Amino acid sequence: MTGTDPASASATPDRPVRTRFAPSPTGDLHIGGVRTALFSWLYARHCEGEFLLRIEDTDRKRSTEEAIAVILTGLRWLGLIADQPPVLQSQRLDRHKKAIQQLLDADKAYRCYCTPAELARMREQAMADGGKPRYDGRCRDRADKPAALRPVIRFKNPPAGEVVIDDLIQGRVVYRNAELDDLIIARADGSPTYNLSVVVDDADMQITHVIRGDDHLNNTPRQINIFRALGQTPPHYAHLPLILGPDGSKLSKRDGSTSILACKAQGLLPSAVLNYLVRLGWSHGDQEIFSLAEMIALFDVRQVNKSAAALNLEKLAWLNQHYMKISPVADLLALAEAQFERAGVALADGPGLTELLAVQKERVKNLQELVEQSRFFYEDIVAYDKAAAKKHLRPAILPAMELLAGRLAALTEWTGADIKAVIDTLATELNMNMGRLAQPLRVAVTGGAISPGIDMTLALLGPDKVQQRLHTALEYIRRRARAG
RNA sequence: GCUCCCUUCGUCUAGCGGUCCAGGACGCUGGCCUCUCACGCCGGUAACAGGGGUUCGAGUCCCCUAGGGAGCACCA
Repeated sequence: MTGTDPASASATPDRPVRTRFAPSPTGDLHIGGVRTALFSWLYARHCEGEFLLRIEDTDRKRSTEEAIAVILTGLRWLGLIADQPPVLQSQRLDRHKKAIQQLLDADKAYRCYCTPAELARMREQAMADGGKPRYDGRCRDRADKPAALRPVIRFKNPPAGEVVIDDLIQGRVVYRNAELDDLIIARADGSPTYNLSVVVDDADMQITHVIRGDDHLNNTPRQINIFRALGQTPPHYAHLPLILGPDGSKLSKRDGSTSILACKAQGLLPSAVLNYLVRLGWSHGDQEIFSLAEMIALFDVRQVNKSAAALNLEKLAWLNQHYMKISPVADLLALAEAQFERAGVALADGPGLTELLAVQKERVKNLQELVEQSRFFYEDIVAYDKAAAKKHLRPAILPAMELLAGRLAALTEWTGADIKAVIDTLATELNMNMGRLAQPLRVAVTGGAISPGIDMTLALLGPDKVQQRLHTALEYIRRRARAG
């Protein structure tokens, strides 16, 4: 246990693969955490193992119910479902305390009576001596028990030898035990600390592969030592490189644009977010588009890059547009409906969502854009887009528009094809380009210069709304003509 | 300060000693298509951090430097 012993650092347990995602519920679930969850989930699926969720909510001051809800709903939205009910770390206190007692009994832990002031001095001294701020182990063999002081409990880290981590991503990383100090495993009030809890939980949950951010790499040798002191075999480790913000800086938990909630609010599709994330640090040749089934079949943590990746929001947007385009209408229905509801747009008075999606999904980047560019189907035009009206609703077009309104009113069949025929015929008769007629019409019925093909736009709008809006537009043009 | 990790186009990446005057994708950009927007199609732009080795040959192996990151709590 104290010597170099690479073989047992990550012994291969002969049991099915089991991964876990273990977030602490202290804020928004950001996109970096989601990727960690995705990789853990993918690896479990790939190996036909299990993926578990553990909420590390032992920091009562910072953990919140809302944050737990965000994690749960976020993962559900993405489809990263755990195979068992989530484990709440806060409910495992007894197990943690038992483990602490076990270490105490085995003389692998001891009580430390040093005061905070004493520890601070020790750190300063260590720094001054050119080392890292560490505890010197002075209470290891302390015989007295000062009644006035409430002790913490420290783990007896092996003093010599080294810990070898054969990390699935980082490769072999070696730490000398001399670099590690005796960390606190129980606070003065008896509550267990992070490194102890993690080890006990991972052991009890029979986790075989710990896939987490590489900010934990430095904790790993300590955790491996605790595993062994507890008589357990450490799991395999895979430390993922961190994700950086679009500007290359550290991803902030408070950065609104990178939280999973924000992605949803922006109308991004789960499939796009997943596809974007899987390509951050992992690739399969030149392939950019991966279905869930392909990800599961092809993904292997061992292929993940070691370097940090910066977020490229434009590429996410592009992928999202791609998925808007290729997703069957049926798959988008529920997501789109929710987005309209969030935006406060009532769908009752307008085309059905299925029909709308059929024409709109190919031309919008995300669901938010879908809502914004479809409002006019459901809500009255409050005002014309200024530039569009100025350019297209001018007096010169009045005769043509009046003719058009008449012919559309005479239509008995209100289909895209019939509408198109009317417009084409009139354009030919008047010797106009299709566009010279279509644009004013578009502004008249949508209020702006952007919409699906004019025939489909009118078809979806229905004859009544079209007539009503055309008359309003004709009045507008006449008024403008009179005004000179 | 100490320990550990990283370094190919602006960004994500391919590359696992010769097939690389470095490939794909996003972005940007020229053109085509076109009733608007978008899509699509054709083309362009742009990178092996620097320096030493090893080798017949290095983006690919080794070392150093520089730069970046993480951790070093009675937080998780």
